[in-house]
Amino acid sequence: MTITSHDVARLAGVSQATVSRALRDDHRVSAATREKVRRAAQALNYVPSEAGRTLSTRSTRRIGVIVTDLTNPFYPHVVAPLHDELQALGYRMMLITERSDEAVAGENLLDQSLDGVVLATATTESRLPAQLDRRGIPYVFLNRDTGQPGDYASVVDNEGGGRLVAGVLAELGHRRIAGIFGSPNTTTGRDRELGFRLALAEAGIGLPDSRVVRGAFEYDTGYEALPRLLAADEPPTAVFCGNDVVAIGVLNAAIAAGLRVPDDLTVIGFDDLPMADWEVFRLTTVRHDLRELARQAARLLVRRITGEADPAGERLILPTEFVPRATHARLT
Amino acid sequence: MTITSHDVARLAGVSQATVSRALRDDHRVSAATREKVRRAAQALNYVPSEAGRTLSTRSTRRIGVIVTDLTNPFYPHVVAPLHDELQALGYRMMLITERSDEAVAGENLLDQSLDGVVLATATTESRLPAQLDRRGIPYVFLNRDTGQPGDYASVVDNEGGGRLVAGVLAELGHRRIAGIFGSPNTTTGRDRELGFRLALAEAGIGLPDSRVVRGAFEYDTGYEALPRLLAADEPPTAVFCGNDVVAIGVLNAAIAAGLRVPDDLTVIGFDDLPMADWEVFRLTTVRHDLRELARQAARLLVRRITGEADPAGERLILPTEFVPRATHARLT
DNA sequence: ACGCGTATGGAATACGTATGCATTGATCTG
DNA sequence: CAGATCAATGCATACGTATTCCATACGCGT
Repeated sequence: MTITSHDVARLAGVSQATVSRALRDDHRVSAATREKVRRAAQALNYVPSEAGRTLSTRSTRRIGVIVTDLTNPFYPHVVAPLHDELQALGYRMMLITERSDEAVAGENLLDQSLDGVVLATATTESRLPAQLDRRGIPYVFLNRDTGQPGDYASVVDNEGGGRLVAGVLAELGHRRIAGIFGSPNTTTGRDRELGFRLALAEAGIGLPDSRVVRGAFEYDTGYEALPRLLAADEPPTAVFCGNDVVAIGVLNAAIAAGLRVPDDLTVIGFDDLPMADWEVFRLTTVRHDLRELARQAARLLVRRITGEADPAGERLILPTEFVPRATHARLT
Repeated sequence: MTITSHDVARLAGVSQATVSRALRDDHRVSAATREKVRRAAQALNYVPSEAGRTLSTRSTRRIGVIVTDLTNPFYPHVVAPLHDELQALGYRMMLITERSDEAVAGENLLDQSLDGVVLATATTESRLPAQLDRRGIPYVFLNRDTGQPGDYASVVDNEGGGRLVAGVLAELGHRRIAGIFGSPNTTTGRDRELGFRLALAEAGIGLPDSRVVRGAFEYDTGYEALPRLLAADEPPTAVFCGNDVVAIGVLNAAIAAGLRVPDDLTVIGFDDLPMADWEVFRLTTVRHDLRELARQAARLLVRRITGEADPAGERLILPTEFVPRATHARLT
């Protein structure tokens, strides 16, 4: 039923080995036979079986990408460029969501069906990296990492981004400032908070626990946090959100609460998703190059697979930039 | 380096064949040896190589999913449930974007590395189905199909949805109505337009070409179409959009144009993405069960793979429902 | 004691490709 | 012209698993 290299060999009148070599442009096959084989393969519509190739070469040209939830608008913006860059590098993408049953996910990763893995969801206590190490499967962290030396990671200068925002808010005269940060077991959550706190402290501004919320980087986190922050004795005049998705939750909650942004409340995000620039939001945020973040991760992983990467680990850090739009205002 | 069933066999003191049988719960292996093998496998951290299994069984337990662009908010909402349902059915998901170089995409699909394919981007003139047929690779259409009998497809009652909207707009008193439809070479674009037109005609309302735009189901399509529609001699009082993503583009463009929705303009979408319910939009739209759409497709594909599906094709059609929110108003 | 059926496990092989090694001509060298 | 070198190709095998076929041992009935 399915056509194999043996069928092509028979038609071309050569051995199966020669077919394999001819189609792979091995220099040890003459131009004439190469052409003959090409034509035969074409005539039969031959496509090499990837299982056979994999078994023989012990390489799958397939890379796993782990995300939490694609419906979170953040992930598509990292998965899409990742897919394209991997494609360009000659690899295919296997999408795996973290919600999957852990055992299943483990098997999926460890059965030698992947040449490498991109971890876009690492928490500082994840056991996955250790499992991958034990199996000798190369991986890189994307966006989040463990913060340990020796990591291979493509990340953002989160601390710097947090500092940027604190500086702006201080300069605008805000003093009652709130933060809706990511989970403290993610470096994105932890470092953005860290930078923000340090810079606030330098400006002499406090950040009491009553004005701090931490949660997943999801819409609902922002949407549910705002009412709670507003209910405090001294409600904030500005909120820094762990990322744009959270900020968008806050903006919608602000409408529900009858607040005007930025007159009644300043809201600032992080990531600069395309959505942030929509007229309905015009979200002031912190930009970094998401596309480049993904491409760097892809290239780093491939370098690690081919053994070209620094054995001591490599951490690629992208800079951040403040993007003023329409959700921040000077305190009057 | 990597552990194979032979290593397990050696440790357990049995043959490789017995290992394979024991781990697959073959009845021809005694409970005692099964346990012995289990323990050995556990001790060695053995995970069966999927390439070996694939080569032997000629089944990959892997399914390809073709989409155009993940950053289009529509796709994540179909890919995510698809992923979960496939996982539950024992298959893994291979994500492929259509933008990929066509040759590469073809190879990826035809190299026997996939047990089946979900086509979420079919245009009526796509050559892919024919290629898959020739190779004997099962596939189903998701959301869009070719409209031919014999298809295996999970789709929405697009014509019915279009009718629904036309009826509502007529009842609200609108007469100068515009449509921003999807590409005419997609059944989603074509059928929604068809139902809309038919029901408008029945109500005695015309739809001149000057108030019709067609384009991809993307944000920019809506964003760029609105100014053009407004520039006409008799600008519309209502716009029906091919889907929610387009409608959201229109809503943002309306803000840019200084229009108030729904006072100056009624806007209606299609799909009822979670985003449609955000306070910033409160988009009136047509709902169907996206999650069920994806799950049906997954189950149908698996049935087709296992040979349980109707050989004459199966088309599963989900009903639509009008969802009134805040972007429509009676013409005064 | 013999034959037969059954339960269990091993040996051998297939799946499709890639590749080390052997083989065959042919050309080159002195 | 003998011997060496080289290009081109075939042969054989490895990769890891599943499975078909075969061998052995045991139990039971006669």
